[in-house]
Amino acid sequence: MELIITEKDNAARRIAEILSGDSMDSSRENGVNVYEWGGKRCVGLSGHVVGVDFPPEYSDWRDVEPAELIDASVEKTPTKENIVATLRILARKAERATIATDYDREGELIGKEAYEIVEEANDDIPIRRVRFSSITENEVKSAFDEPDELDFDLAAAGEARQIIDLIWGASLTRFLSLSSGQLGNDFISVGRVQSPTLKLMVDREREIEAFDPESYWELVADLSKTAADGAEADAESGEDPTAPFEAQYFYRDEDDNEAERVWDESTAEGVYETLSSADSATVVDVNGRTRTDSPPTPFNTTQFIRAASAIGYSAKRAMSIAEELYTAGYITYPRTDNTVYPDDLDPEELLDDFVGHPTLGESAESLLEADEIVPTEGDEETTDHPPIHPTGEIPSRGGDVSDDEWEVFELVVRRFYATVAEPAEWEHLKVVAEVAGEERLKANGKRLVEPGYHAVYPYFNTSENFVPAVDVGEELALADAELEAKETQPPRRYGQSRLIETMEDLGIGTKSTRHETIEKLYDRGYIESDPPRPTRLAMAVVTAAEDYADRVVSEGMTAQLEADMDAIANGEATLEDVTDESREMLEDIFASLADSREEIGDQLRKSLKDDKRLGPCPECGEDLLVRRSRHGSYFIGCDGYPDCENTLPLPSTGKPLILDEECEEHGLNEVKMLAGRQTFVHGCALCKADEAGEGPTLGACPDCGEEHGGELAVKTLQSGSRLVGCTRYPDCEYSLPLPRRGEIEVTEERCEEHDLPELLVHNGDEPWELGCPICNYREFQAREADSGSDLEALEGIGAKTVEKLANAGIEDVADLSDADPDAVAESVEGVSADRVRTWQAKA
DNA sequence: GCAAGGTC
Repeated sequence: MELIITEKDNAARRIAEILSGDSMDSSRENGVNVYEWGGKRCVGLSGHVVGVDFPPEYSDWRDVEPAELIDASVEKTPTKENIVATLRILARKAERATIATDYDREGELIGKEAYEIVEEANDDIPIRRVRFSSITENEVKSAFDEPDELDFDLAAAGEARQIIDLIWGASLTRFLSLSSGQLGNDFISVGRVQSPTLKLMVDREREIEAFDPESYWELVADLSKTAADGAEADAESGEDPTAPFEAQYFYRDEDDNEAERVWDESTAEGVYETLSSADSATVVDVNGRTRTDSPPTPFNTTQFIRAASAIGYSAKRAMSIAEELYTAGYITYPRTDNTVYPDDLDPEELLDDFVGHPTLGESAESLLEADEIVPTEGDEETTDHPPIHPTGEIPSRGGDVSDDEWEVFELVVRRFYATVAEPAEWEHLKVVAEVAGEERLKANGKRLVEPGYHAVYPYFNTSENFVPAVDVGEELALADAELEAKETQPPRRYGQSRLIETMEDLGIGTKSTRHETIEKLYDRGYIESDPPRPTRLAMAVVTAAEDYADRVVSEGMTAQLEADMDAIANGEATLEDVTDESREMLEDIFASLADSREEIGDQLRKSLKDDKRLGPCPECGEDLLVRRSRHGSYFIGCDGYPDCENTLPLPSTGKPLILDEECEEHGLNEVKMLAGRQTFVHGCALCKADEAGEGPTLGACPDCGEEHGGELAVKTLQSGSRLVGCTRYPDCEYSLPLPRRGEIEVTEERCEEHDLPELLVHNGDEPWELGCPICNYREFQAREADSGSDLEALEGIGAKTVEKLANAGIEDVADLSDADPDAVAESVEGVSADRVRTWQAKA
């Protein structure tokens, strides 16, 4: 039997299909798929199945000096036990093994891991290696016709990376964590990829903090052809040629370049004077040209993430959707650097698969009309996977895939369309006009004359800017001159996709890890919010690393490692040469760190506190800090604890983010609660706590007023949310909802039915009448009932009960009204017949 | 409980 080993299950299945002519059987052993046909078995790994680590005696952080890790041995242990076990069993039965992992460096290393497992289980069978750039019939068959040997040098290059990354990362991570006492979940990490990535953001933040804005002025005015010119509407564009268009003032700077920003206020006012007192301008220059707008290149991972982010998907979400689409067979492998389609991709054949589709078909049909189809190519051509493109399988929207998945799928399809489409063509028209013979205005018009690829790829901005055709010497009407005072802006923070592009440019991380690295930085408390902003801790970690271990925050470490790995792969150096040298460098770093442990620890601890600080405690003057209770909920506590026990509550939803804005009254930073789509600004915690409590009473409580004298009052909870509740809470839980925003005014008007005052809500310009809170709630319920099924709108039913009722076939208020209370009580746990009757009365 | 790299 011949055992064929691939890097992943998907590849195993496709290779088996190709080599068996679709006649293979598949079975599952130990949770691993094994494909079998004519004396061959093919099994897929799951990437690396063994990992590197130090021996167990190094695992206690407190017992081991971090520097001891530098010379500790590095061992390989299986991380995917079931796969390794399956591989061993199959190897024992095999007469030959063939390694068919991905055709790249990491694939060679994964292949070597499999090699060693096979050899250990059965040391007298030949083990061969096959390489192919894409899993297609031709490539795979010819690779198996001419098998090769495993490249141990290339695999060793990968092993050197593993060892260096582990030793540097683990020793420095432990050093920083121990020096600051951050052990357990909140350790402080450092690494060859994560730290330079963090430094990118920290450097940008430093620029922002050091930025000193400068004032400048810009001037604009509207120009238009005068009606007297008798110009008629352009039949083609439909534009009215006499419509005004915006023109911007400019001058020639000392280098004779066009400049729009005026740095001196009196000069700006002088120009404004000229522009606003003139009513015409003379055209002095007209410059028209056409520009070709080439279609984009095929998707690699980074460009895919960038495009997905432009339509609202985070890097993480985009990748996870792409992985789903890949596993389901709708798109090709989403982790690739390749931007050149392989020769065996036939664009026409792939387009044919979309012909007739209700939403994607028309574009494909229009593309197939072209005489010749030549796809665009990017700069990077690799051997492991093709650029991301559709496979030709089309899922059904809402059936096979969710709306989000469809949207991403359509993006991939349309990107493929764009790469085989025609270029677009723009017509640019630049008009320069002179005012009063001294000042100049310019207008840049652009019109898309040939939509080209934009017709099939509607994700790029194609907005046009209207400027009519004019002649030199023509007089234009001038109106609405404006002087705009502006300030130079600090550089912008990196967005996630920009960050991933920059990482790619610098060569740090890989297509598979860049988005994960960013997630890791969030998890470690180094960055917050989106676009990510580095915390004080991040600034301190980067500063400490710059001072003592500059290599680990510099992209140069990766560049050097790449060069060393190439040397190993070429046989110019050995794994030992490279790792020994790296160990020596790390020894030097630890020598210089030894005396500064305390100082570094103090600095890190201080920054950790800075990240939690809100401002002075009103009771003792120490710092109020965001803390976390043993149960995991957030609250605000005093740094003077236990001497000062002052605390303030925080809302229970979300993770608090301390904003730069300070409350004027209390000097505390405001707090935002990050909770995905439910993110909201909580504001000053002290203000919120002051507001909490009972507002004005409105009238008798309908539930307990007669019996116990309870009254309804406007209440603000400590979380900041408001409601109308009974003064006898918690004995009486009667409550009515109030809107989250706006101030509530209790008016003199009273509702006749419920004898409660009408309420006004002040939010924005016009206050709106909420009216009697009971009537308001009834109306809300009625609307919910009309709109179908919302049982939750009923008083006294929670989400869990709604779920249980739904399981019993009661999906909406109508079902509930028709139901037999005893039968419901019988079939739904925890619900009594009486409770059902109460609901029915309310419904 | 450390890294980064595969894969899911």
